[in-house]
Amino acid sequence: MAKFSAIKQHVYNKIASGEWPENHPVSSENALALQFKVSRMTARRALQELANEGIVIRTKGSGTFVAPIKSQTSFMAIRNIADEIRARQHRYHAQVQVLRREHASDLIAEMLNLQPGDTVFHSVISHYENDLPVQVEERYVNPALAADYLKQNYNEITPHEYLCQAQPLTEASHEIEAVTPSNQLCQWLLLTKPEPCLRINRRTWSAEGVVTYAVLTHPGSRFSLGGHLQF
Amino acid sequence: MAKFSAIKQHVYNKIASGEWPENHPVSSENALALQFKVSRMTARRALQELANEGIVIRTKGSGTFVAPIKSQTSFMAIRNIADEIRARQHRYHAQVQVLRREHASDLIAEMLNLQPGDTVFHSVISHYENDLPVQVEERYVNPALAADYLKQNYNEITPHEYLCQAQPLTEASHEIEAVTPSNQLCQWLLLTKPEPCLRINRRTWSAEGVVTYAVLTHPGSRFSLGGHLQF
DNA sequence: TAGTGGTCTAGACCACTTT
DNA sequence: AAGTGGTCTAGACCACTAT
Repeated sequence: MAKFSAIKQHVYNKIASGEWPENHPVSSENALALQFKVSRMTARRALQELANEGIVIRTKGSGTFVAPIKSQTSFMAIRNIADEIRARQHRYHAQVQVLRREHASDLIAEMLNLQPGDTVFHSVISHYENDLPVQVEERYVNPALAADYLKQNYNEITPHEYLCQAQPLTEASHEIEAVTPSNQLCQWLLLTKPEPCLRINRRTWSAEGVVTYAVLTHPGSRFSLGGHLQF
Repeated sequence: MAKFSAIKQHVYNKIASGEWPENHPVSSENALALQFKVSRMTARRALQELANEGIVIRTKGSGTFVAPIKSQTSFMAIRNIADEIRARQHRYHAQVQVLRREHASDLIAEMLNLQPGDTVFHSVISHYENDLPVQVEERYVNPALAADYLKQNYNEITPHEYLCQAQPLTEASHEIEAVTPSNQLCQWLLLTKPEPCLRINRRTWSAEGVVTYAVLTHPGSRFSLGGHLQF
């Protein structure tokens, strides 16, 4: 692993574990350079990337600090809901609702570049923040590119994490919309009445083709997606 | 201006002018370093930031290339709804619902870094794609930073376009959520029944402070937000 | 083999904030 | 005055791509 990556991981762990709460000072560039025996430029790169991701905030002359939770919800949520929840210092757990082989519908076949009726892997997992589901992840996977997908224990690793290591992911496209959840989704989300939900439809590629199509549904009352742009 | 910024601007101008179309090779790090008489690390930083912004794509061993347009479109919709609609070759028009001076509520004052009761400019504009509204733009503006805001004709220029030229915008933060629209919003959106709506809350800064706070509401049935990520 | 981007070093000067 | 982040230099070695 690259040195700057190791430093990022170190800082990230401090935050995720709760040892460094919101607004807590992060070791300075010089301190990290000493500690990890690297040049200041390398330590700097680690902090700079964390700042770009919205994990920390840097102020000239003052220092680097753990970002307020509201600023941290950038694209991490799109990438890894479990880390996102843990970084907020909340309890995370998953509940596997569906995990099986299926035959591809027309829509799924098109999304995965397969033929209708071809075998696909299908999972549905509820992701809990404390004791409420904040996301239902419906996922379809191309079996050719992740043969062991059904054998994983998704209480310990998220599908996204597994797929990242099974197939180096190169790009993703996503579409964000507002929808009314189906009755089935209301059950999985523990919603007694339907409420507007934020939905992210995402297709993810590796060098060998479409790996997975995911439909992520979040209750509007429990979730928002933040971001930051510099012009 | 910092040297790496000047190089970014140079590359950006080549692309915006059309001189370097999609997939056209961008000068290499070494070439830019020579041309601008800077070290390779500085030229590298310029290209790296352009890559982070999705403007160019870099491939190890091969080179740097102008990104395909699809990768650049992600945040266009957030920036300028009129251009987005016209790019789809649909008819666009705006309807101004509200355009006046008001006293800031507690929330608006906080968002604009003003005191409650201070004067703010307030506009509400419906944006039509063909003959249906796809966005209601509720916007609050800091009068100190855009004194002529109320004098513009928003059938000919969007508030965002006007603000861009009145104050160079430097950054924006936004939050995306799913909501149930109020009765007033249903009227503005020509919705007979409430339906889930996608909402974008955005604060925009210039060098002099918060310029504007905007609440953009889109009917779920008529709008989705697309994006593209490269890992 | 030559060129490219990815990583890294060991310095330097500056503007800024805190004490 | 001391510490911080922001910028920059002039090298270096590596893995990868194209020829």
